[in-house]
Formats: sequence, structure tokens, C-alpha cells
Amino acid sequence: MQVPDERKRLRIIAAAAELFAAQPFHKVLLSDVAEAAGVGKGTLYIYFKNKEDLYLSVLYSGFDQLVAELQRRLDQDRSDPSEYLEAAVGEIVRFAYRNPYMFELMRTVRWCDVLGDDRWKSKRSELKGLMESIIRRGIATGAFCDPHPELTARFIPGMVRSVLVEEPRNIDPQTLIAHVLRFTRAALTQRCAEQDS
Amino acid sequence: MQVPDERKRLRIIAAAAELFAAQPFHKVLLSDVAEAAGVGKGTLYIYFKNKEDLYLSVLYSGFDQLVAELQRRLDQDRSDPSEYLEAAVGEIVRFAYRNPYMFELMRTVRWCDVLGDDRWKSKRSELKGLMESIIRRGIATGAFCDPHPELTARFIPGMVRSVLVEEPRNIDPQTLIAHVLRFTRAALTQRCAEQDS
Amino acid sequence: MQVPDERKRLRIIAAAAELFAAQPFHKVLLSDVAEAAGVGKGTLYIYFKNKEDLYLSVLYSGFDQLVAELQRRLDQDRSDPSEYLEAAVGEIVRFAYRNPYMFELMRTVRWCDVLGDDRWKSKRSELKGLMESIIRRGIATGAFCDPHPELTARFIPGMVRSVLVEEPRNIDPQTLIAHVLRFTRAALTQRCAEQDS
Amino acid sequence: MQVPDERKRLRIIAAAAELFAAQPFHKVLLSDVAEAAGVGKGTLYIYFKNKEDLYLSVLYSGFDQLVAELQRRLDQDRSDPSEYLEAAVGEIVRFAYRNPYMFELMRTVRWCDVLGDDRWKSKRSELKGLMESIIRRGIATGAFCDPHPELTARFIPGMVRSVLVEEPRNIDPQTLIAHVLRFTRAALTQRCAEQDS
DNA sequence: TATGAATGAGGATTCATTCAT
DNA sequence: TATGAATGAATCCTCATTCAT
Repeated sequence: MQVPDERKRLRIIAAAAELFAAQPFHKVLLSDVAEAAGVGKGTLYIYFKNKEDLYLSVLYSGFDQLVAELQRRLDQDRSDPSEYLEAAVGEIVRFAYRNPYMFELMRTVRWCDVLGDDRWKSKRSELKGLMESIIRRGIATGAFCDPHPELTARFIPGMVRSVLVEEPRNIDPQTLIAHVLRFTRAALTQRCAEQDS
Repeated sequence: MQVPDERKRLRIIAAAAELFAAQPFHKVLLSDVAEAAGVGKGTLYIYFKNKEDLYLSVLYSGFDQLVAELQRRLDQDRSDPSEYLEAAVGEIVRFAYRNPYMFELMRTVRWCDVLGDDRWKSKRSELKGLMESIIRRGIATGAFCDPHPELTARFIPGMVRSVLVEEPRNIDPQTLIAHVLRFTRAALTQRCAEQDS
Repeated sequence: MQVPDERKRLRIIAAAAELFAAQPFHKVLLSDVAEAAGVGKGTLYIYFKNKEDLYLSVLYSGFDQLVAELQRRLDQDRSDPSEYLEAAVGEIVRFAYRNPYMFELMRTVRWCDVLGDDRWKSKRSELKGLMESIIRRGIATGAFCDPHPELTARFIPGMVRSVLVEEPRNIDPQTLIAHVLRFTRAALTQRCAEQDS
Repeated sequence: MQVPDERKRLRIIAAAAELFAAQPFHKVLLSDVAEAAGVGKGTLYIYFKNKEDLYLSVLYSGFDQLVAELQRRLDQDRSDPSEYLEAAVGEIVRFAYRNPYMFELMRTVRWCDVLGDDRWKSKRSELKGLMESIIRRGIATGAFCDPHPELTARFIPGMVRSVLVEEPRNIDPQTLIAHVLRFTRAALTQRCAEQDS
């Protein structure tokens, strides 16, 4: 599989993302994907091994984007862990609102879909690692206190996800950001002594 | 749909739940479901309209169970909203660990899958309503403070879900319960004045 | 793959034989085979693994028939090896004229078609073994003399085949039988001393 | 079709012959042919009309070679019809051993493959005519006697073919030549009075 | 009610062929 | 002339669904 035109590959991914987000896998026809991408059906097979590979590639592309955007945002120097946190939550929510198709797809990944695909493990742990490092940095500076940063790292995108299950999305992103931050800050600034029943 | 043998219907649902949780919809063969349930392929069509109806029935059956278990637990009289909360979180986590297949299925519902099915709206709002009422009760007694109980009601199962994406499940349920409660209590017992940027 | 109706299996084989003999493999559509056999397309896959398996099954069925007919004919007690030979040649030629489709198929088998299919080796060697045993019996009685019965066993069907390449078949079977016998008898009754340049 | 580079055309034919002999027509990919010939896929269409034309061209090229080699051999003056015969059989067998791919291809031609192609009739009759003329010359000189030279002309390559169906080829060419000659001479030197039932 | 053999609509995939370069 | 990326017609095969028993 040669990849002579990266531009075309991205066009296909974008078209597929929209379709895969709007319908279950088995209702998405490759002929529709091809048409939406403005390429021939056979062209899909130049860039992707098969339908499942296309689906997974779309998925990974989404995680790549999100992680890249988060990373870019966090690379701006910030001394305050709380500001880091706010930036991260804001980035995730904005990504979700800007890429509703992609986010719906990412939200509903099932481990059985990605079982056996090596790309998955790294993508997933990249995102988790990013969030976790923010929390750990806060703990190191004494700003945060958290007995289980690895769980907290999951909770944050998990809260965003939980709200975006609803269709149509009648919650305003600012409110969502504020509420997630309210939860997270309250928990992270609690004194550790108080924690765990 | 009143059917002759409710026992058989449940056997089919249980078999289907396991298969639907372990593989994407399009890889689950009705012949496998029939075999796993110990019935003939044609029998499935006596109890369910078609494959999608079976899938949704499995899903709704899961929500029914969870809601029923929650309801039963909360019907025990408790004066303290905080105890209610603890009971609810405990129930959700225990359900997830007792019914991993079903929970995986419920975790990954996509709105496009249930679009147009009336049962969905009621199931979903039952669960959400249950959680929300607990919070509102706490607000009414002055124990809790929450500017967006409808978001919080989603956050709680959302946090549980976010952790159970991982396979294998190497987090112990007690830790998960404690951490979710830590988050929720911290946020709900914060004074409202502090909230929202 | 269950085989509940052997009758149907044979109907499919017969229909497929005609089509496979009249067109190259890749021009035979399974939908045509299904229609010709009076069954649904899916039914083919109950009885045969795939298109190639159907093709090979047709082929083997042909060899089975020919060997069975030869065997039946030779089971009639004959003391004279020459009569055995005549019977065998007659049977082969008559088979070829009675089953032109099947014979065309058998005539054009290529070893690459059957490579890796275990059924092939046994079928092929059955036919060869039958012919060879006739010759060896003649040698044993002193009626025949042949330095290479294993080659002669191939020559006989080979001569028949060589003539039936032509389309249309304007050679009368009796003439063909007589000419093959003329060749074979002349060679086999030659004194061995004369043989080999 | 006069083409610019006859050398390239022959490279393609040689590459295609090997592939067509090793696999059934529908499993031979033109991209494989192109790669094996060291040319681009589009180049094939400069030299051949389409896949089938390439296949037939390969086939006819084989017949052309064999006929040309036979003709060259027979053009050497020989008075003895028996020597002619020996030369022809030797030439055919040696060709088969020298060009196993091509011979396998020629061996398995099916009339449905060449139906409607005018080149076929002439090729086929050239070879047949050559063999037949040898026999008729022998009859004219009184050395041979044959009631059906047109059948005998087919039998000779037919016997060679019948042995080479086997894979791997464990028969030594000298033995094959000797045995074919043994058959042919025995039949042709029989007195005609004895022939035909 | 229960079954599973039969069906055929539907869709993924292949690959001969084209054509812009 | 030579190429190989792009194409989409063509077709194998799957599997949800039906229905005679």
C-alpha cells in the first residue's frame, strides 16, 4: 500500500469520521464513504486495508488530534497547576464541540473493537498519561492532593463524555467546563486526610 | 409483547448480552446467539422482531435491572442524603462488576443506535432522574449545593464508565467507589458561592 | 456444512458441470449455477465451501463416475485380457460421449487447479491403477508384453482425450474405439524383444 | 499488431507463460505479469489488447515455437518415414521438457477459451497437418499402413501430454520417446488387413 | 410453539482497464 | 512510448429472515 497523496488520505478520514459517527459501523457503506470523500471505491483500498482498518484509522486520527491539541496547549508555559487543569478541560470540551463526529466515535469505542490493534494501546495511554502528568505535577507542588491520580485522569474526559451522550446537545460548553472544573478542583484541593471513607 | 415462555426470553437476552458485549454488533451472528441460548434460530423471531430489536432489548433489560436495583436500594428509608449517594454509587459500581457484559453494552450505547426507539428515552431518563432526585433531595435539606444537578447526575455513572473502559479490570471496586464519592462529595459540599468561574 | 439432501447436491453438481465445461472458471457465475440448479445462491454454500470447492467437487464427481462405471464393467468375469482392454477403452469413450461436459472438464484439469487437494491424488491414481492392472494382468498371462505399463495406462485415456479436443466432435465413437484398440493391441502384442529402439 | 519493441513483447510473453502455467487464469494478476516482466502495468496494454488477448498470445506463441522447431527438424532431408516419425516425437518431447510452462498451457487449452479466435484454427491445424503429412508420406511409400492418419496425428502429442499431467515429472524423456515410438510403430507397421474389428 | 434448511438482498472487495503525466 | 494511481463494474459470499414442517 503506497501512500502517494496524504491529502487524499485525510479527506477520506474526515468523510468517514462523519459517517461512522452518525451510523453504526454496519450501516456505513464504503460506497457512501467513497462518494463523500470524492474518490472511487477502489481508492479506499489503496489507503486502507479494509473497512475495519479505515474505521480504526479514523479513530486513531481523532485521538492523535486531541492529544496534539492538548499537548500544544500545555506546552505554553504555565506555573499554576490549576491553570493547566483548566486549559486541559477547556481543550477537551472544545474539541468535543468542534469535532462532534469524531468525539462521538471516540466516546463509544469498545475494547472489543480495538482488540489486537497495537496502535490503540499507545493512543489511549498517551491521553491518559497527559492528564495524569498534570495532576501529578500539582501534587508535586503541593497544590493538589489525590490518592488515585490514575483514576482522576480518567474521570475528567469521562465526565465530559457522560454529558455528550445526549442528543441534541443542549448544554453550553462553558457550563460544562465550569462544572467539570468545579468537581475536579473540589476533589483535588480537598486535604488528603479527609479522603477515603 | 407477551410471550409464552418468559424463562426462554431471559435465556436469550443473557446469551445475547454476552455476545454483544464481546464483539461489535455486525460480528454477532444470530446463529451464535441461538446456539448460546440453546434455542433454534427461528425461535429468536418469536421473541424479538429482528436483530436490532434483540440488541435494544438486551440494552434496555440492562437499564431496567440497574434502575430496579438502585430503586430497591433507595427505597430503604435513609434520612441522610450523603448515605443515599453512597448507596447509589455503590450500587452502580457493584452492578458494573457483577454484569460486566451488560455494563460494557450500556457504556457504549450511541445515540444513533437508539434513535427512534421510544423505550430509550424513558429508560435513560429513569436512571438520570433517580440520580438527580438524590442530589435535589440533598440540596433541599441544605446538605448539598449544586448549580447543575442535571450534569452531576450524569457525571456519577460517567466516572464509573470511564474507569471500566480498561480491559482487564485491574481496579478494585472499593477503591473506585471511594474515589467517585470523594469527587462527588467534595463538589457537592462546596459552598455554592465558590462555584463557577 | 450439513448435507441434508444428497439429491440436491447432485443437481447442483450436474448444473455446475455443464457450465464449467462450457466456459472458463472465471466466466461461470455462481448465480448462474444456482439458477441452473434451481436453488438459491446461498444454498450453494450449504453444500460447498466456495466456488473452487464446487469446481473441484464437480471434477471429482466425474472421476468417481468414470471409475465406478469402469469398475462395474470390469467386474464382469472375463478370462481374456484383450477383452478386458476392449471393455475399458469402450467404457472410456462411451463415457466421454455420454458426458461431454464432464469429460471436457476432466480433460482440461491442470495440476495447479488441484494442487493441495488431497481428493485429487486418490481419484487420479484410482483411474490409472485400474488401467494399469488390466495391462499387468495381460502381462501375467503372457498375452501382453509391455516394458512400461504405467505409461501405457496413461496413453489410453490420453489418446481418447487428444481426439476430443476438437469441436464439433465429428468422429464417430466406434472409429475412435477401434483406432485406440488398434494402437494398444499392436503395442502390447509386440514381442518384448523388439521393443525400445 | 506491429509494436515498437519486439524484445519487450517477448519478455512479457515469457513472464506471462510461466504465471499462466502455474495458476488458473483468474488467479493470474496483470500486476504480477507486469512485475515479472519488469514493465509497468499500462505497458501490457500497448502490446496486448487485454488479459485474454495476452493469454491467447502466449498460447499461440507456444504453438508457433513448437511448429517452427518441428518444421526445421523435418526440413532436413530424410528418406525414411520411420526416421521422420522418430524425429517428430523426439522434438515434441524435448519441447515439452524444455518449455514445461508453455507445454502445460498448451496441454490444457479448452475449446471454450479459444472459441472465436481465428488464430487458433490455423495454429492447431498446422501442427496436426505436420504430423499427418509424415504419416501419409509413410503410407505413400508403403512403409506405414493406417486407416485413420488424422486420428494418429492427434494420438502422438496426446500420448506425450497424458504422461506430463503428472507433477512432478519423474519420467525420463528418453523412456517416454521410446514408448511413444513403440506404440506408434507397432500400430503403423501392422498390416492394414488386420485392422478394425 | 419451535425449528433450521433455504433464500437472496446486500455489500465488501478485487482487479482489469484507463488516462493524465 | 511508458507508467501506475485511480477507478468502478463485477461478483463472491454472508447472514438476517422466512416458512414449511
